[in-house]
Amino acid sequence: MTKRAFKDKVYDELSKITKAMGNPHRLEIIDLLGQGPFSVEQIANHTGMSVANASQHLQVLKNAKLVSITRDGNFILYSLAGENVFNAWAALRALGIVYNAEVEKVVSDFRKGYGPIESIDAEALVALLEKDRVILLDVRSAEEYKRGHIHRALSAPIDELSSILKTLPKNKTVIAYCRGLFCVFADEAVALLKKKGYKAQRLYEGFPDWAAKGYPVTTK
Amino acid sequence: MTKRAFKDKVYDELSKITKAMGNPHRLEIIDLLGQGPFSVEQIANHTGMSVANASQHLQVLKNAKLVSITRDGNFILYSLAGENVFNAWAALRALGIVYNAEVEKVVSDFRKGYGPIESIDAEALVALLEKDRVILLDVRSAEEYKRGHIHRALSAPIDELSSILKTLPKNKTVIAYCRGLFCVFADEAVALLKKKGYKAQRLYEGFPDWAAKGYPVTTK
DNA sequence: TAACTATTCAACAAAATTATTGAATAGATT
DNA sequence: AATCTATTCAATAATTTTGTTGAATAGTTA
Repeated sequence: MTKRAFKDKVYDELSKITKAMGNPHRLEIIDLLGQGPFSVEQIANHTGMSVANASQHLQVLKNAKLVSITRDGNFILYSLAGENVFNAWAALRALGIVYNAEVEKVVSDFRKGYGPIESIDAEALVALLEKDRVILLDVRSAEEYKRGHIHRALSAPIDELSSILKTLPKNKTVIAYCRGLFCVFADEAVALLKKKGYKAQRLYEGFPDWAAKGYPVTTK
Repeated sequence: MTKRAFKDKVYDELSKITKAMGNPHRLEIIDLLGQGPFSVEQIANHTGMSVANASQHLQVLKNAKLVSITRDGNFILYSLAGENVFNAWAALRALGIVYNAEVEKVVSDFRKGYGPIESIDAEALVALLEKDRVILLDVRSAEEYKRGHIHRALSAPIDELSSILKTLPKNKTVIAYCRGLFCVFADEAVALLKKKGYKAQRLYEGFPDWAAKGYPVTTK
């Protein structure tokens, strides 16, 4: 085997991974699977794709060893093949946000629709939680909360927020978090909370990022 | 703008980056540019592509903001757009090596051609250099050495190694390094050194990885 | 200003990727 | 064992990506 043939083979193998990531639907699937395992139909619903199409994209991800499967009754559940996969996705996402102004612009333009939303990062939240100075709300669905959530967070699905809200004391700041950087449930929640007279902020990133950084997570 | 349209736009923008990385030639270019700036023709020669083809791939990388250009006389020099780019590439490469046995296999099969080569990592090399226990050889070309090399390394281009070798004392271990994980100059060097009776090892990764990790680098 | 030259572009054909449709399959229920 | 059902597959057409060829371009040098 010549050096050239060797290099061709190596870069070709590695490009199978980047190729598998080189499609918007598949990036969204990877982002979603950061939450935990999902069935094909759930993935299709979350991403607005047909089941057959989602299945085919999942095959591509599986062949690239980026996702793995387990079976639960009639359902096949897809998960990320390891935490490295989410980390690599997070690194690429960061790359996009730093070097490609377009990504930043799309996100900030869309978020402006909810008014000016303050956000804090994971480190700051840890400090506030330790001092017991804040109420932390998980505004994803009840099911997602059950899969895993930030330690000490209360479940407050965005649809039910307005009724839950009445039970919250107004003397503490409320922090809301959701699925990730590209999920706007937390923005919606903060906008509603502020309208009702609360001091509110969103966690900059979402649950999968929090978990990937090794901060405390629980299912109870 | 609906949530769906927002997500479509975000993932579409981000996929431009992963798409740009989703091609073996372009990965090889990114890997090469980890060494420093190169002209289109140099890139074409190093990768075995035609100049026009290399140019087109470079346009793709440039549009994705992964590389940037500077001009030097008649030549246009391409560089990585920032160190994040090399780090993202390194993360993907690591992902490939961990999850895709095929990559590991191709590399180790090819290297077996040079016999059993021991390698050490960057951290271990730092310790050995501090104790002045080793001779460190940069076996890339003289020109690459001049662009930048590991502090205290001697230039020993692989072609000239056998003559340089005569000047080296035999009481110290020799460590050789080259362009990266997929470069076999260091393996060749170690094989030759061992044949001549030296104790020799290769640095596991290459110069760009060393530099990306923030270890000391010099051009003098 | 004229000549030169590294790089890019345009046009083409071949190959690969994509979404949709509807049928096939594997595996769990009953 | 028969039925049911989530998932996968096969076939298709539309779109995108790729490498080659040769010409065009922009910017430097003389």
